[in-house]
Amino acid sequence: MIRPTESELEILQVLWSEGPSTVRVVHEKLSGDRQKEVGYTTTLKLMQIMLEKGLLVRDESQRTHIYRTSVEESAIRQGLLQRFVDTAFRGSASQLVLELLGQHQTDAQELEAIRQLIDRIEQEGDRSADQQK
Amino acid sequence: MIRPTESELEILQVLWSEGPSTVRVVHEKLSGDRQKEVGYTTTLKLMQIMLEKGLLVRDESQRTHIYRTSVEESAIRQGLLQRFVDTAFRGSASQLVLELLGQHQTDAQELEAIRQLIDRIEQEGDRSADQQK
DNA sequence: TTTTTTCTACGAAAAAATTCGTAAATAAGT
DNA sequence: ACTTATTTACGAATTTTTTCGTAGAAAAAA
Repeated sequence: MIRPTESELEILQVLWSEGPSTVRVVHEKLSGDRQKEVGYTTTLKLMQIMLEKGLLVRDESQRTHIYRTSVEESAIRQGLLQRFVDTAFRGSASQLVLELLGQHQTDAQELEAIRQLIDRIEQEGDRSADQQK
Repeated sequence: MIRPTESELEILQVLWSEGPSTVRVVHEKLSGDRQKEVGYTTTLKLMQIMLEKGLLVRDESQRTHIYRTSVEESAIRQGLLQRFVDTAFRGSASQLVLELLGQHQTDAQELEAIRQLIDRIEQEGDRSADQQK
């Protein structure tokens, strides 16, 4: 399974939200967003490693290469989430949601979105009803 | 903020679910649960490090020490969750839940538990209705 | 009592992840 | 044309995390 490290994930995030970008752009975005602040070559190196791993691909037709992700955001997220639920919540999804909703983070809109989600899933042919674990 | 590593988290999980335990017990539990399989002294060392960091405390009155967590499970979880939502889902809690419910993992029971959770929160004085972000 | 097992302490090796310096090529600015 | 900026490649240093070997003390078994 593909497992990006934390730094790699940050880069993926930028590329997912910004679309194909140069190292420069990614680096600037990271520097701005956070209080991380690393050297340019650090970001470059990281992206080169990700290229080797197959997490990214790049267009080399110009001197300034343009990188883009080669993996689906949702695929990565699923893997991460799966692992997170297992390690941090011992596999209990509802425990996770409980914690999530307990935080002020989740505002009314988020809450409503989640509710609708559940409504949809529950009527949707009960696909989850028969695969008790 | 306290940030246990992945291995440390695994140990915390055991202690949270089993209660105060010896290194031996923790080690055995880890070995059984997973395909991890590391040496006994590895687990020992890890727990000693966690002691230094303040993640654990221990009773040394007997030769065989008994370790227990010194941090609240929910506190750690909140921190982890917060970071996870931010890094993996760019802060969108509903996106996370969407992904979560999309997986086969979440069986009917979990689903129902989550639904009830939301019901409870929504009626509960609408504390989330007025703090739009 | 003697031997074997179990435990802790400690240091350090190994592995993984992150960071950066330097050099060479190209491009841009003056 | 000359100097300065930018960019890639590459190797290696650094830091963090994980792993284990060894030694000595205490306990258990024989």
